[in-house]
Amino acid sequence: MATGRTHRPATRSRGIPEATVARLPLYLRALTALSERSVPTVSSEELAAAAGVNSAKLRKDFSYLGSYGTRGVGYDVEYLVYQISRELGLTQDWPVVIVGIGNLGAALANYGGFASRGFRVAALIDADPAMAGKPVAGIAVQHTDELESIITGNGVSIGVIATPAGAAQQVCDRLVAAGVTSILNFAPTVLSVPEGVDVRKVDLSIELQILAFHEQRKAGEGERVALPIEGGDLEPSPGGSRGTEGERVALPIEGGAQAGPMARAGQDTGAAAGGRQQGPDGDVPAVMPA
Amino acid sequence: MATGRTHRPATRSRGIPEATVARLPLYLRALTALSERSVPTVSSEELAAAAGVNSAKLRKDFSYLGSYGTRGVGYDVEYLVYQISRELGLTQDWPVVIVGIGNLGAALANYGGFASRGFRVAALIDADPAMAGKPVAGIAVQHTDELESIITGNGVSIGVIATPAGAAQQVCDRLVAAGVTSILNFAPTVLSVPEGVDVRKVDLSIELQILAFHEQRKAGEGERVALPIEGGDLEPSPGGSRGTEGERVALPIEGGAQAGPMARAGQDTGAAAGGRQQGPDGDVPAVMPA
DNA sequence: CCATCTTTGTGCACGCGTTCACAAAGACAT
DNA sequence: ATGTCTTTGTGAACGCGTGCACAAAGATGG
Ligand SMILES: NC(=O)c1ccc[n+]([C@@H]2O[C@H](COP(=O)([O-])OP(=O)(O)OC[C@H]3O[C@@H](n4cnc5c(N)ncnc54)[C@H](O)[C@@H]3O)[C@@H](O)[C@H]2O)c1
Ligand SMILES: NC(=O)c1ccc[n+]([C@@H]2O[C@H](COP(=O)([O-])OP(=O)(O)OC[C@H]3O[C@@H](n4cnc5c(N)ncnc54)[C@H](O)[C@@H]3O)[C@@H](O)[C@H]2O)c1
Repeated sequence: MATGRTHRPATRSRGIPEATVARLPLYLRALTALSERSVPTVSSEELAAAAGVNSAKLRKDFSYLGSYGTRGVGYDVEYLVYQISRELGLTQDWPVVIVGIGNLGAALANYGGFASRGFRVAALIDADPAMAGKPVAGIAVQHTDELESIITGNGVSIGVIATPAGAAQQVCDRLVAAGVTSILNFAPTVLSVPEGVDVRKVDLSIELQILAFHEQRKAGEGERVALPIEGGDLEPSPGGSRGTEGERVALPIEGGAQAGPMARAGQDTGAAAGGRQQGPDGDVPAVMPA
Repeated sequence: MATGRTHRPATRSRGIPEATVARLPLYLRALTALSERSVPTVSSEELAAAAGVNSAKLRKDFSYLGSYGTRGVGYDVEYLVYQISRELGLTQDWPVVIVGIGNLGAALANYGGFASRGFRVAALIDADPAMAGKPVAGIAVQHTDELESIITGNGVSIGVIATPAGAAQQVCDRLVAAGVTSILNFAPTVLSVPEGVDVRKVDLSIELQILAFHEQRKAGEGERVALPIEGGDLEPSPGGSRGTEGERVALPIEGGAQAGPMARAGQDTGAAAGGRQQGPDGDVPAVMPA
């Protein structure tokens, strides 16, 4: 079920790099803050610091939008806010629907930042009949039966999925069929969508796991104090495991009855726990493209 | 997004690529599903499809962990689940605290997937005195005054921030000072943290803006058929930019006023598709999780 | 034991993204 | 005008991540 495509054809030539697009909102936020303080201009250095990025990167990002700065001075805050907003398509109104009004969906509906920048919650949809009509964040929840009419009726092109994982794909299909072409998915599932539909995913579980990885690495580093070289000290190495079936560690996992959550495999598996190799740190997108 | 900051001589050659680490949870989820269905083995092709990635990429990812597959057969599901879990550090228990039990914080606390994979909500913390003692998701909310003792007392190294943007940095500082070295931030702010601390950010607003960008582009593409060139048009050219003052639009703003971001350490933005930036690597001794 | 078929593991090339470093543009002072 | 100073915009180098293509490992069948 390969999810949708990831990159666009060649039409990209004139486009703005994805990495840059992902940072524009960040710049916009920093600029908005400056705007509120009536700061007239900012240098790439200052703005970069506020946005938490490298100034060269910021300048290059802006260069994709055009030459909006003034050498020797910096960038006009108001003007840049406008340009970025326009580039991101925030100068128009985007009706959004949230499907699955449970814990998360309700929280999202109540989120103020939602409507603050061109996004408007057009409707809240849930499959639970008991929820129908019930107001959440000032908006009456509507039943899934009306999903299609809501989408087409309001010209919604962005949908947020906050249903259980099991219902996500189904909801996704209906949204797409009704005309939605951009989806923000909170359910822990890989959504399959036709070409032309963008899917971005927010997965708390994955974020935590990535943090755990680094956390473990940090801890491991501390223990290996006495280790001389950092190069070749793996452990019951991969290469070695080859050849001998019997060498495979006895899995602490319960044979085939393990249902539910993954087995919390035996704690530190002997050698394993020891020094983990360290890896680059840095990061990865919290959200991934479809 | 996440940690970024100073970066270091990327000489850490023995590590697993960040991009790979970010995908491991995805593979793990797919594998867990297979495991529940008692599927004994999977080929890279099948698993890749389930995880929504390219099979070659998957094989390369696994190759960083070791040679855990069998040519002509595929990978042993149970064994791989164990190996990935161990690599991600999920074979141990990670106590986590959530700070800011509002709409979002409460939803997070109620999220089951949280505890399903080695993560345990050790405590819920909020500054509102009225919340103290109140049970959320079966756990009594504790007041911020106890933040430090909770962290040290439970050996917490991972913290989740779900407070308003204005309080995020302050909360972050306290968490870090108390010993937390990994933070998942939901507040729309750039957090400044000392070296060695990882920060990952989940920002709904940014996700929507990115979707809006693509959405606008899709719409524009269809209309622009008749338009001439797309290079430099629609806009006041660089030099003459000053002329179109009147066109500027006042934009609605979102909270998130940030004080002096004088931070030395910058943070990155997670981008989307392509490559990620590499980051620093924490040298600061981490706190050993219990 | 050999032949054939399947699937892994990876060398390699390519493209994107990041960062450095600097020429040039413009502001400002004289 | 001319000189100096500040800051942009970007060419170029580099490193990472991706995906192709294929040799080799191992299973399977004769
Ligand atoms: N709560 C969190 O913090 C959190 C974090 C990360 C991911 N998630 C994911 O987000 C999703 C929602 O989480 P939650 O805690 O809000 O769950 P929840 O059970 O509280 O809410 C799910 C809601 O979806 C509705 N629903 C079910 N099937 C539906 C369908 N076919 N169409 C429309 N609505 C439907 C249910 O009636 C319910 O109201 C889950 O997939 C969860 O894994 C939640
Ligand atoms: N709700 C969402 O869907 C959503 C989505 C994206 C981002 N966010 C962000 O997440 C954060 C929380 O959102 P929310 O909707 O839950 O807000 P909320 O106002 O409902 O909850 C905030 C909670 O934080 C507590 N708090 C305030 N200052 C604190 C402090 N110094 N220490 C500890 N607790 C403190 C408050 O008492 C309150 O309970 C905000 O920054 C918001 O921008 C929310």
